[in-house]
Amino acid sequence: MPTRSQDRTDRRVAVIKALAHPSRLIIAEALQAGEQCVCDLRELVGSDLSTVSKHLTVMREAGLLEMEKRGQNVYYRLRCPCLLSFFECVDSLAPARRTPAKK
Amino acid sequence: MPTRSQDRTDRRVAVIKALAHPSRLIIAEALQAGEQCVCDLRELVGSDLSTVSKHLTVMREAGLLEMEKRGQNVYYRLRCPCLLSFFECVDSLAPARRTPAKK
DNA sequence: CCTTTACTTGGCCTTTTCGCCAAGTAAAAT
DNA sequence: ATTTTACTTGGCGAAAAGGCCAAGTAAAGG
Repeated sequence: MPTRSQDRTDRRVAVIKALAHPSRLIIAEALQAGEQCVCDLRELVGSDLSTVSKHLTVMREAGLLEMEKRGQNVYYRLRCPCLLSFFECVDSLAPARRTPAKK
Repeated sequence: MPTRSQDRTDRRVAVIKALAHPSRLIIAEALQAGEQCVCDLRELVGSDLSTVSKHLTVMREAGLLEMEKRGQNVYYRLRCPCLLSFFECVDSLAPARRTPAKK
């Protein structure tokens, strides 16, 4: 049986995994500016529509996104107001002075 | 040739991927309280020492961690002061009112 | 009703990631 | 100098993720 803290860890991992792919990260960044329909996101990431749809499902099931069908389009938007500050943090690590693996 | 924004995305993805695994997330959380040596982290996550070592390498190469050898131990610590607020954000998504996949 | 549009889902193959064991290394202890 | 301790690295099989095509669905248009 999973402990409570395992549950929490697993939920956190699901959210983080949902961002841990170039196409999905690009989608998340794009949606910070507001909702978009799948076909726009497809054009943005440049993959097959089915691939984009599956990425969106992963993100939605992790809790990152909401979807809404309006007219003939499906619109996705972020449920998370806090990505920006996280990305700034991530970027601050960028020029990582890597401790070398070997000497 | 990769564009500048692809570079940035790839670096962001590397950092996020380095957190996107239960053992690595547990390690990151533990290190928020301060540095730890590999053997302590091994006990914490409960995997083989070689497995933990490889996780730490992934995190270090992403820029998340610094290592330092002192005495007979190798100590790892976070290079990132900003994980906490992100985790709070992630947790706020937890009871994700999921838009159902099917009706 | 039939067609079109805008997706989603299934299937399948390819690539990547994970985790153990075994072997290698380097510093410390004896 | 040899042994022990605390790791790191190599290798490999198993599991998970990713991506395309093809097929399915549901609402909108004609």
